[in-house]
Amino acid sequence: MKTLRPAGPAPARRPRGRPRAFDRDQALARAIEVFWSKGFEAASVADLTAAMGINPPSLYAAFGDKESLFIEAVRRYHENVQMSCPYAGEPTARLAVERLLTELAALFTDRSHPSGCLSVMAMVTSSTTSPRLQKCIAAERAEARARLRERIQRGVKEGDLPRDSDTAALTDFYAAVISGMSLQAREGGTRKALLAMVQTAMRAWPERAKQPVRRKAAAVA
Amino acid sequence: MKTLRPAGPAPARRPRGRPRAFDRDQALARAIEVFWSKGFEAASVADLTAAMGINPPSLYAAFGDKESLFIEAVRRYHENVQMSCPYAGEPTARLAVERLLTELAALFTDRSHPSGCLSVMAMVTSSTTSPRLQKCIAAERAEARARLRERIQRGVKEGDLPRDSDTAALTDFYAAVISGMSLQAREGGTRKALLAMVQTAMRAWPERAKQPVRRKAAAVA
DNA sequence: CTTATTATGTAGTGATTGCTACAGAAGGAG
DNA sequence: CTCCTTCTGTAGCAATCACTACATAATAAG
Repeated sequence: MKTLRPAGPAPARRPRGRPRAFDRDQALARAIEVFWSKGFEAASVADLTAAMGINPPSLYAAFGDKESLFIEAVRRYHENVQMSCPYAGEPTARLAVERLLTELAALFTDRSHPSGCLSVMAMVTSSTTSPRLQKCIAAERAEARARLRERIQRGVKEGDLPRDSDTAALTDFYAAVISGMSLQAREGGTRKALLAMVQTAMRAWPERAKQPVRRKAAAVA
Repeated sequence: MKTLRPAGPAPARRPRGRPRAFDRDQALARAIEVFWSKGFEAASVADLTAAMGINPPSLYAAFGDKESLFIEAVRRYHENVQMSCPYAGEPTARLAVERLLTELAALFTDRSHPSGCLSVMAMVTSSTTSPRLQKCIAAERAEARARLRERIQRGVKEGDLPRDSDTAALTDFYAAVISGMSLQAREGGTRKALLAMVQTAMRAWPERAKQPVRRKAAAVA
């Protein structure tokens, strides 16, 4: 048998017209950097085309419009972060959260790209624009938050958190810490300072009773 | 003796020309609301003049330019928040921080004005603009943060925190929680959710040994 | 009154915004 | 080669941006 076509996503046949002269993924990566450092509104199409090395018509042909490009950028940013930090695999919920926060502290202060978190920038700078953009960003962030909450809930099931833990409140709290770290990084906070904040935040983790409750009473008696 | 001029701030003599037809403080209050909801860049001069009920020349005559107006708005916002929440007067550092966070949770979700924190909006939306604006906002926020840290340090001196507490890390942490609460509020978080976050955050407060250290050893022995 | 000074409303300024019309270039199909 | 399709660069669209020139109105001083 020869060259059986894989069942994969794309037949990937060459289209008919003139081929694109730039790498779409690479251009998107450049756009991510611009949005990451400036947010949505402050990043002009001129900024974007300059960074991407293309002209406006190429941008609009490949990505639709500025809003769609932004949404795609945020989406891929989330994917990238998720791929590079599979915190759910940690053995306990506490270790998972601590790892997530620790890796984000490193990401937010990595000098090879803009500081802080693109998702946070997106949330703030899209809160004044079209409802569509607002909803897309909110949905993207809600999904990331849901993943975090699921990991915490799994921790409750597996017994590394007290059974009556308020997982929603815990999720809200650590999500807020993440947002706070992002802003701190943008204000010039160092990686060391962010890592210290992670340790402080982990002190809020619910105490697992050292012994089961029923034996505690017996010990006192 | 008659009409001895007080040594106070302003002689307040009527100026020579045509009097201003609008209330400057009230106009500034309206500008604060616009910036609060849109940030710096997304708030256009047209938005501002419409909300303030004046025409552009009046705005520029009274406030200089958009940047100066923004700085004055953020400054007064900080003053207002500081006045309405004198948390430093609480008896312990822990109560002071808890009160600050609690009142901010209420402020950020108050429906009589835009949600979240103007200072946080200012920080994010000015990070892409002129260095002057950036520095002014950063200085304003640094001052607020310094006040928080001083209250915590006072707590260490007065013995309601362990003597070796890392006050800088604590300040960073609670400042980040505040920023995170602001973003959460803008994402639609309820007051209840924010108050729950405050309680969670307070669990990270350093444990004060119930008994002095020297007696603890004796008790164990 | 006249004069000086300041504020106001109208109506713009040039620059920048997101976006696109258009002509030509670069490929596949026949 | 000729068609057809798609992409690229130039050049420019209407709308909006922050900001202001200018004539007039309103006050105090003389």
